[in-house]
Amino acid sequence: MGNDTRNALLDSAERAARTVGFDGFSYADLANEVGIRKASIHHHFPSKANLSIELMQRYLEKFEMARAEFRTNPSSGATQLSAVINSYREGVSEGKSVCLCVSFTTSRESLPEEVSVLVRRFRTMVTEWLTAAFHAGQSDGSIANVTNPTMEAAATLPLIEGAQLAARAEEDPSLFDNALELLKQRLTH
Amino acid sequence: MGNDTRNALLDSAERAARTVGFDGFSYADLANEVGIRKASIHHHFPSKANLSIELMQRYLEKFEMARAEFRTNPSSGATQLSAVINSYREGVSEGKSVCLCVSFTTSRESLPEEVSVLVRRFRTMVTEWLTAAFHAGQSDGSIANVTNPTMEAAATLPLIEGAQLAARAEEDPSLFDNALELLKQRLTH
DNA sequence: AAAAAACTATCTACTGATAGGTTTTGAGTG
DNA sequence: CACTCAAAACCTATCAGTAGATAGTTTTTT
Repeated sequence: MGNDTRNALLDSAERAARTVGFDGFSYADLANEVGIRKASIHHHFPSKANLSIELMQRYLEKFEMARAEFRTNPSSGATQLSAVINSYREGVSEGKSVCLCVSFTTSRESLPEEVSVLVRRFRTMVTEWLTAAFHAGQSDGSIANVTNPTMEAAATLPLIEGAQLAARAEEDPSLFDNALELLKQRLTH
Repeated sequence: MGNDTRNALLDSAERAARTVGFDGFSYADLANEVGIRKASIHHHFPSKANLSIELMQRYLEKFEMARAEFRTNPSSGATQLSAVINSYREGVSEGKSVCLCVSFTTSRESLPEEVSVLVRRFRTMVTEWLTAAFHAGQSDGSIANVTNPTMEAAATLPLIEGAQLAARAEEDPSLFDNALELLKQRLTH
């Protein structure tokens, strides 16, 4: 299984990108953390641009799989909404980390166009999931006061991402929870 | 008035920080845009860390002045909330720019601690303003369905900042408006 | 033995920063 | 008003450090 090093590099790079930004770490840092020489990284990822693409691809696939699971096992709108919120909540480790999508949005200029495409696809996918969740929540009554699922979804993704940012700004995960308190109160499982 | 160059540098740096991030531009870029040599920048800002601090200080003061104006001229909760939203909306030029506060939050690791302190002060100030706005809106009836002004404020700043991020991700300012549509509908002037 | 993986050594480009010299400005003085 | 001179502003030249990347070699794996 020669993918060990490769995965270790991806893991390390993802963690770094989400805490210090994609421009905030170097191949030297990566090499130091994984335990190989920095020149060896190029064997797995010819360029850093290449690494950023594969990073975002993996991230997108992971989230798509999570959604697919909810598609096959139908659940209430509130449950689906909670699932999305929780997956973002997990990313907020000690208030240091943000979604890779957020990280790549801020440093967009120094990334290949392909990453921006993947980021947009990611956002579209999550927004669709949220729309479906609010729609379901409206029908099954598990989310209170839903009148326009599309508008709710358009507000919810920014809210969640902004909440991660807030937690990072103050280095305090509770700010994430505070930001989502109002939304969570509408959930009746 | 020898402050011309200095202000030009601050303006250029702020624009750059908000579009490509603080690590995304160099003294060379700045020099090129302002029309002096990069070594000359050090005469105004000894180090880039220094520049980041002065940038955030100016930004904070600008916002504090905007708030002070609303303190002396009391207005409805909805008007105050709109003022905050609009000031963030202005920052979204062609979906390329985010609040300096957001930019400095993401690249926090490469900035002096003093900047983080100012960012926190900024966030506290805006949150207080929002809390006051929701409180007023609850009393004067200009904002519908307010039951907990503190919780509303804790959600609103992340929502606005996340909306900027969304607009930047898709390079489309209308995403900012979409994200805030639901909130705006609650305003009755 | 061929292919994959990691290595050493080195390169070019660019970063922020410094040293030290030149020009510009502007307030004070005769 | 003209002159002086110091401070402010800007310059050229250069530095040490680090970035990502490449070439070519050795080790490990299969």
